[in-house]
Amino acid sequence: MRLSRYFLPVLRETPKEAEIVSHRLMLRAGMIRQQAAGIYSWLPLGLRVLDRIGDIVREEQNRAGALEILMPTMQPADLWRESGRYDDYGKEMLRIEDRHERKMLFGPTAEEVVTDIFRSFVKSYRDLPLNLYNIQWKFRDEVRPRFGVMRGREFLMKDAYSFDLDFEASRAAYNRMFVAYLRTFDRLGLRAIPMRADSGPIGGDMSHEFIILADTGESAVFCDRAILNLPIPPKDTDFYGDLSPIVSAWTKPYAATEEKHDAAAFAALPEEDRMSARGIEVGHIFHFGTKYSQAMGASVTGPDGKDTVVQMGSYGIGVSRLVGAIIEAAHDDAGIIWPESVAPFRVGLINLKPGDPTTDAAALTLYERLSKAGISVLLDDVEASAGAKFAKMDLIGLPWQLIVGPKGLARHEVEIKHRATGRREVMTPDEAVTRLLAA
RNA sequence: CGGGGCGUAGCGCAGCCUGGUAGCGCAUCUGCUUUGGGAGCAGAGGGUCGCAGGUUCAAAUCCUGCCGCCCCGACCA
Repeated sequence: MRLSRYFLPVLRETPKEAEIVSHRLMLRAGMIRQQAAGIYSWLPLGLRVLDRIGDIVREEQNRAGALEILMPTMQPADLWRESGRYDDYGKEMLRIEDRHERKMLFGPTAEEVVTDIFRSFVKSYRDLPLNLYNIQWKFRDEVRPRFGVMRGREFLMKDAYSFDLDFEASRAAYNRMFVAYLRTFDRLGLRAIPMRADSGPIGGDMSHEFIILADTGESAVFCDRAILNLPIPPKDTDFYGDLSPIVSAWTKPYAATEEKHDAAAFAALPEEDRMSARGIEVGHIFHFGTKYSQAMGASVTGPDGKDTVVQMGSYGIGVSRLVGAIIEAAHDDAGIIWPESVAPFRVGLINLKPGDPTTDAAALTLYERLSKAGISVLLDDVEASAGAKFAKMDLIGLPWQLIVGPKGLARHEVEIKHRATGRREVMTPDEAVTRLLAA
């Protein structure tokens, strides 16, 4: 993409409404535009990141055996009356009436809809296990939206729902999502720590929040340093084998949010292993048994010929929240530092002197060579001072900067800068292409 | 939902107390000169001062009501 043909409205000054760093940087980097409290438009650069995160989430869900569907944002109130939540949910649910005066709502979650889909089509235990997910906009009319996309009212969420014949099978489904989440957050460049969460009336250890560490996180967290060094399950993990050893390894070390903190247990750890930090919740997995399947009549015929109400679980990832969370975890004074896996472009190619034929030709050649090799490149071909170009490129945080100017070219040299480390290296254009292809 | 703050050009702000022709910086546009870490000069455009009432000869400024946004707390993917 050429910057001259792109839409990247960067701000030099910080809008005053933005208090936390990710919100400031998203506004300054031209990623989002606020339309109302907790409601945002996503501009080209922001949308690219959102899509890349969604793609990684999708790949790992698929790998774990979940199947993608797409459920509506608008849902009929009748379904929610069946589950009893239409009255329970309160003012966080945005209620709407259509022209025929039918009660509708903007979905804050989709247990009712997915359960309706399930009961309409699945009648036999032979069709289990089943896990259906979608990545769809949700709306929760928060009392106090804040922190930009980290706590919006409208937000993009991946929500998966598992259906199983019995508790043991449901636990296996839970473990698949648990492992998928470890892999997903790792690929996003984040260290997410599963922390035991309130598991409601079912009991047991079947609810976890996935928390990433960031200085500006909303909640205080306490954990055993050992959890930071646990290995991430590999790509070729057998999701239909026994995953419980992995889950056990990850749930054994101490890890708790402030609400669940057990000061005595924490104090029992050796001092050097105790870690207290701030955290952001980016995922939550939950087994809730037959809460919805019972109320809404989702049952299958079991091997014994009897109707069995299915066991369910739900598994959420805050996709739009992750954009902010990743920035919270990866930035410096100059701007964002995108992990390679979600960067909107891999390389920012800076033409220091647009209009100079030699420099233009060199920049364009590099742009085409890299693009043909499958590397996404943002070519800054706009006339501006060198300092302004560097500042803008640092702000939007692309992993690599490739700097081409007349002075360097006279020596047949270009410069590569690694955004994360700040390391710069001078080399020939050919070497630069080789280096970026290998990086 | 309690407490606090803010709405003046795209962004950041001054002006308001003490009413009298709406300003500054950045950004934008034009021209020239510049060009390796947010360039310089000259010129130009851009405003229902959040909205609605009221007081007054006169309201960005004073009064009343409303709306929007932000922050702290309680609550939450």
